[in-house]
This record gives sequence, C-alpha cells and structure tokens, in this order.
Amino acid sequence: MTLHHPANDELELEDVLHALSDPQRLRIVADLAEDPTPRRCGSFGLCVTKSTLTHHFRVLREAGVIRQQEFGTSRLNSLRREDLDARFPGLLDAILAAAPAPAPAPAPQLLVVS
Amino acid sequence: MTLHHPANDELELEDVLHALSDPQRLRIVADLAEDPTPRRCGSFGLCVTKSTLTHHFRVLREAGVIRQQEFGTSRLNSLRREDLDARFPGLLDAILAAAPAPAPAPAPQLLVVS
DNA sequence: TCGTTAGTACGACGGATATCGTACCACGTT
DNA sequence: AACGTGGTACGATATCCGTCGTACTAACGA
Repeated sequence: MTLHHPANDELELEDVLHALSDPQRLRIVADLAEDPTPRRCGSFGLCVTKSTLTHHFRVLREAGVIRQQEFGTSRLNSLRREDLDARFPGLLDAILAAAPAPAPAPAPQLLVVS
Repeated sequence: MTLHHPANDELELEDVLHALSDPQRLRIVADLAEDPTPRRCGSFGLCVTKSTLTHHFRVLREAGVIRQQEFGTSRLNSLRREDLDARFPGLLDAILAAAPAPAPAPAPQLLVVS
C-alpha cells in the first residue's frame, strides 16, 4: 500500500490551514522546520498515544504539508516546504515565524533505573 | 452588551488559522481585504441563514480577525489588518494571496416577481 | 403604532475530530 | 522461532462545528 500524497496543484488552502490549526500538528511542523532531517513519527516528543500520532501525521500528509516515505518498519517524515512555498508563497514562513518555540529539547531518551 | 474583542497580544495563531480554515469565513475576509469599507454582515453574498452568518462573524471576531462595531441596528465589520500584521507578520498577506477569487459580483438584490 | 430590517439567542441535529484502547502486521535482531 | 519495535486499522467516545429553524430584540421609517 503506497501512501497517498496530494499533487502540488491539488493543495487546498483550507486544508493546510486546518491541518496547522491544531497545536500538536503545528508543533510537528515547527520541529520539522527547525531541523529538516526526515524523522520517525515517534521521534517527536508528543504526549499522545501511537494511534493519535498516526492520525495527526495522516492529516498533515493528506493536506500536503508533510511527505511520508516508508523506511523499513518506520515512516520518515519531512516537510514539503518547496511545494508549499510554490503554491502558497510566504505562508509557511509566516506561520513558522509566529509559531511557539520549537520543542524544549528533544527529550534525550533517558533510561530511568529504579 | 459590548462586543468582546481579544487584545492585540491575546491573538492565538491556532485560533486565527482555524477561523480562516472555513470557506465561508475565508471569503468574508477576502472580501473585506479587497474593499476595506466597513460593511454589514448581510452585505456579503453568503448562501447561509442569518443565524449561521452570526456564528461565522462571531468566530472571526473572537479569533481577532475582524472588528465589529455596533451601528444602529447593524454591525459594521472591518478587518483587523494592522493588529494581525503586527502579531503575525506576513500571514494575512500570504493567505489572501492564496485565497480564491474575491466574490463574483455582490449579488445585485434581485426582486423575483412571480 | 405598525411594519420592516439587521441581527441575536437558543436549541437541535448530523457530521467531523481528537483521543484512546485493543488487535494486528512488517521488519529486524537475537 | 521468538521477541521487540514502529506503526496501522478499527471501533468507541466525547466533544466540537457548521447548519438550520424559531423566537426574540433594537432601530428606523411610513
């Protein structure tokens, strides 16, 4: 099953705005913008369950905000910055400039030994 | 009863994005941007009932996107462009540039005589 | 004063949405 | 083969949201 991504000229402004109007998703995008390295869904410090995570990433992908590429048992997420900039010039920059601070340090995988 | 408008520094990005992610509201804003003359709620060519209209204008006002001033039996709506530009620089411009065409002529008040 | 105009308030309703839990699958490692 | 990891699928649930209808109010004009 290949993942469906809307084509460049299929991006809808309303969908993008809706996708970014959720705090969790906005933070995912801000994180991706700050460090463009493609990353696993689980590598963002979101305090939600795995199924909710899947949901948010799907909303972002179907709105055309992110790209997801299968990679082994993971999916690597990256921002579709060029596509968004081409279709909605300045939109992403304006939103990112106004977005809250980009993740308070990526939760350094602590091992709590009891 | 005075209308509540969020202060300039109370504007929330998520609220603004959500307010503008609805086609009807996006069109209201696009119309207001194209002609900044303060206008009555009913003067936009939206195909919804009066109560729905009230709802949409309240969402826009409470997100801080528009200003509503009482004027006789009407409310005059205007865009809070300076406030939005100050808080979210470039955001409104980017959205308006990508928004659909601004109202296909303001529906010339036809009287249908049967 | 009566009617019209512009809009609100409230309640209802159906559909979307954010969230979760459980079950499941694919891949890699041991 | 068994297990752990990363993620999906599906169903449930509670809430929100867009829309409507009805009833109401305030202002203005004849």
